[in-house]
Amino acid sequence: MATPSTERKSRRVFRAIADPARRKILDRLATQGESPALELGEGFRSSQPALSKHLKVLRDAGLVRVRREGRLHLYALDAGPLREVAEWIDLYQRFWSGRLDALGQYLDSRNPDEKGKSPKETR
Amino acid sequence: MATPSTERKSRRVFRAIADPARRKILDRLATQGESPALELGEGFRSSQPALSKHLKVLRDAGLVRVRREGRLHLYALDAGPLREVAEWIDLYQRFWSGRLDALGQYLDSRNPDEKGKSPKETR
DNA sequence: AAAACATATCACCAAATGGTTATATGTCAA
DNA sequence: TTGACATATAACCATTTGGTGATATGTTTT
Repeated sequence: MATPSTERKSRRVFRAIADPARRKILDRLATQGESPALELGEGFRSSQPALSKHLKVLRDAGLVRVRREGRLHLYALDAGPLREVAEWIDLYQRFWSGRLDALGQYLDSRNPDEKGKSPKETR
Repeated sequence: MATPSTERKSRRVFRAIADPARRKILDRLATQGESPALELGEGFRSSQPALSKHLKVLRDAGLVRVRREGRLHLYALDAGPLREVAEWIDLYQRFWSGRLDALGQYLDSRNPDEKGKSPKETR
């Protein structure tokens, strides 16, 4: 169970990877390694400030780190925070190896009397 | 490499799981199985229409399916679409077992002449 | 020093997001 | 039927998001 502060950071990570442009940036960093900012924007049709903002989101989520070398800002992947996402997803792995597990569990965990009827008290 | 149509669906999935309330709904479905809509909203402080909207997002992402039984709409998890997310994340697993791989790859894949200098042509 | 380059940030805008209060629809209970 | 219940949808609103052009900052080149 993640601590509350981890919770907050975790949110930023989920938000960060929700955008395709940012996923593309991460993918690029993963395959080609440390790269200057401008190079990371080549994939998608967008202005330099837009790219810069995406990079900020990724920075705030802890998914990338920067190192300055002359006038270049070299970005590198920090996949660490993705681990939490991976762990969350892992909880669902069992569902796509046998989808009917969900039903089995349902029948197990729910009181049979309630099953087809109205919940005794919803509030 | 996902087909373009898969791509579009994939976006909806990433967006859907970006919201903590929706993740909570999925978690609830995973642990307690098929449940009526109202029950899924118990976790978070929010109105019924808000819940209904979240459920719609999840439906559109293909992450849940509904079955009507009397006046109840019974929601069940469909974790299938999460698989794509899991596969995407898997590409990053190697980075958190040995974080320096990224640097090694960088030195490999980039032209050494370019390394510390300005990229010959960014555009 | 001046010009070019790489990047971030500012000010602004349109669209999307998430929430709210009605309200509509369908089902069960009296 | 009439009323309560479960859910969705409509209409609306505030906030967030992602994009843009302008500009500031720092670095390298000339």
